[in-house]
Amino acid sequence: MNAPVRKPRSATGTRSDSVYAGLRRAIIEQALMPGDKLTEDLIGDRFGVSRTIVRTALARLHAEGLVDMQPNKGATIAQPSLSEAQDVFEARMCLERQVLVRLAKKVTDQDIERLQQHVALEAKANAHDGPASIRLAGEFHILLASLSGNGVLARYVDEVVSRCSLILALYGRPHSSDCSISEHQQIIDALRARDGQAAIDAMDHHLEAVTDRALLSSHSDRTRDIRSILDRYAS
Amino acid sequence: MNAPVRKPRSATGTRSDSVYAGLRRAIIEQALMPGDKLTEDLIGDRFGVSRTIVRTALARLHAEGLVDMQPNKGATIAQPSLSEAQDVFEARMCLERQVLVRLAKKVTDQDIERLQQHVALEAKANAHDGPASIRLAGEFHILLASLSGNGVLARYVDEVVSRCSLILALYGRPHSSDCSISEHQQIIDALRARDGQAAIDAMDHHLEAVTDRALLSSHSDRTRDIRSILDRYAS
DNA sequence: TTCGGCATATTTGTATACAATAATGAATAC
DNA sequence: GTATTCATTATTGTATACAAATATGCCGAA
Repeated sequence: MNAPVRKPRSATGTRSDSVYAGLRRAIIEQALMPGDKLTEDLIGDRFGVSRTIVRTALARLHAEGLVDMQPNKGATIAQPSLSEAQDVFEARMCLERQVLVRLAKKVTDQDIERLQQHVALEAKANAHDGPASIRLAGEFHILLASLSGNGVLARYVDEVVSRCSLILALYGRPHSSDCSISEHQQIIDALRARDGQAAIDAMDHHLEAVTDRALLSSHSDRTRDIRSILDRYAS
Repeated sequence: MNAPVRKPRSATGTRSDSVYAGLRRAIIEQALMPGDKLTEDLIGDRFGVSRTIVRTALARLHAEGLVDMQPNKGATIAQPSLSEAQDVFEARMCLERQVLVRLAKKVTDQDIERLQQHVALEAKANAHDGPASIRLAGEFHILLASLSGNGVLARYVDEVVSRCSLILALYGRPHSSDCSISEHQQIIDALRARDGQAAIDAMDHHLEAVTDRALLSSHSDRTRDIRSILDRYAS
């Protein structure tokens, strides 16, 4: 089975792209958790490609901060420290503000329609499909960034939002989305009114709330989890 | 010659890192110009590594926007369009402002000393070593970002600054640095006085000047160079 | 000549082979 | 029983082999 029908060579990196996309989605939906080992052979088997391809995908994920790599020891899902997490949130705030500065000037009715549709999707997935809910919440921000029309901003927002999923997995409540739908709605409403400042304020408020939910919720720094867990058993 | 002494396997990616760093420097110093072909075999020969390694390095440069890759046709030094160039500058402005917001709060005398030393280097290289001058001008901004203490910001600033070198190569005057030393000095002076707003203003002014020098100087959009050149000969 | 088509040579994409390193576990000494 | 050493296994890093695609150049036909 798994007939090895050689596809006629499509676009460069299409294979590694699909491995990349698959792993990325698994990370963002928190199917793969921080610290999980990513063995090249194993991934290659699952995706039906050689280690060469897997390696390319892993290198890319590493560059984006989603996986850690140690020399001769391979790749694991990244475990951002609390300090790195704060850095990510700070950069995210800075970038998303700029996105809204742009959008306030150039957003079209069609753009707003797309955003509104996306929030509808979020509402539908909410509470009944945890993983999809997490992913969609992030994708709202990615959609905003791509509508901004600045590809560089869009790429960076994409990256920091993805890393936020990881941070949430580490420090937040399990399987909770980091975004409330009503907060997304407020941003859309402000954009619809072409009130740039209100949109930025709404985003500020939203991201502060996200940061709080992610970093100040139930758990302390998970890098010490093992130690503190053992403490409980060592007495 | 070139005794193939297998080094005892140091850190992962050390080899591809050195290829990456070499190519990157060549691009930033404008030894390699936009559009130049990057043949894998050729690079591998020069650096004494296999195509596998070269490929990894090229993929990384591609992810950072320094090289373009076309399916089955390989890699070339990137030729950012005017629109991409504007996106890069906008993102850069946004990121470097945030760097200064942070630095205004936390910069130490030692940091300022390092910055001052760097500007001294720039002055020394200025006018007698074109390539180094270009590189050092960019590295001033990268140093600022790294002193900010936010690794995410630092990485993004690094990227956009590098891409600016490329943009300058395409659209600016040949081998001119995009940064004036006096403008760098003004930023340091403002930081030394712990005047955050003045530092940000100086940076705004500086980056606007850089943008002008890069995008509004002698040449128009080079992506149309061939067409317009031919126009002149086709009449 | 000049154009189109075919053969050859380059170059890329992917898989695999092999060496080096790290992880695992068993056997031995104490 | 515990710890230490060594052999075995698993996994990574790099080079190479081969297939697919593209580029190059030659030749003949108009």
